[in-house]
Amino acid sequence: MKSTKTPASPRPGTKVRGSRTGRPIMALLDLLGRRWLLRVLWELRETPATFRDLRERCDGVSPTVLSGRLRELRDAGIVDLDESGYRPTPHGDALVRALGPVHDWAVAWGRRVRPSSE
Amino acid sequence: MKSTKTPASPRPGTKVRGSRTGRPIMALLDLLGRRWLLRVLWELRETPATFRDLRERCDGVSPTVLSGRLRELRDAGIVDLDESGYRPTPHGDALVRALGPVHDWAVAWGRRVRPSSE
DNA sequence: GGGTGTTGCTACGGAATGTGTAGCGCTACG
DNA sequence: CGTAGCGCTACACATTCCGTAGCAACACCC
Repeated sequence: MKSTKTPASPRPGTKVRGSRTGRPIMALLDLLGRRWLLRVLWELRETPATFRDLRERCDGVSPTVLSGRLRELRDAGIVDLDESGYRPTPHGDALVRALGPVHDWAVAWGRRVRPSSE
Repeated sequence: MKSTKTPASPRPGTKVRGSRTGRPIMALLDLLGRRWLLRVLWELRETPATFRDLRERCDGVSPTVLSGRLRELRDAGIVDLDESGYRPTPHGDALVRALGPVHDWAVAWGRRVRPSSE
């Protein structure tokens, strides 16, 4: 019970960390709350990327974690791997678009805290 | 240097975990990627809650983590504590609303994976 | 047969973070 | 006084993450 640990990707209907209701939002909140996952998804929002490319985009995240997060994202049907590299699936693309308002909020947040940053 | 550790809440313009650009979206992605944080924010979306109440809503999250997350959320100006308990600030409320499309996506996700869940 | 370069991805040890139980100091009510 | 609520912390243990190194497979070129 060390290397081949089952990553236990949260999915709707399964018992996720911190919730046994199986409600989809809980599974998603658990999934998105894992370190680097939102960042990885964000970096894939426009162009596909290879594993190493993605690592650089994410400021050198360790391959251990990146590998785990990509597996979770693939298990959830959010990203996929083809010849062009990792890229969001159509469903994943919808999720990225759903994050648009969150990005807008972040920009407004930046303006409040430190005017004139992007 | 053990108990009074500075939690280092990510803020726009400051160097956050995994990014030195200081772009607001990076700070937010770091903040939201911390365990339980999204869940805590979600549980506060409608009604305020006391510390212990919030702990139960979050399936008994440990007070250590809840305390840390609430501090980060307060430092970020997202939640506040008054006589009625913890509640989102107006800015925090805007963030919660920005998460609306994400919730919708989660519901659709649940329908795909396991039809007839919420 | 080299070499040199990609690719995705794993092993390992140490550091950081999260978990769970107990309990503090405080305020109120009776 | 006792009891109950509050926010929150201490402490020891478990899990997760990080950073470096490196593997196996594939390609290209000589």
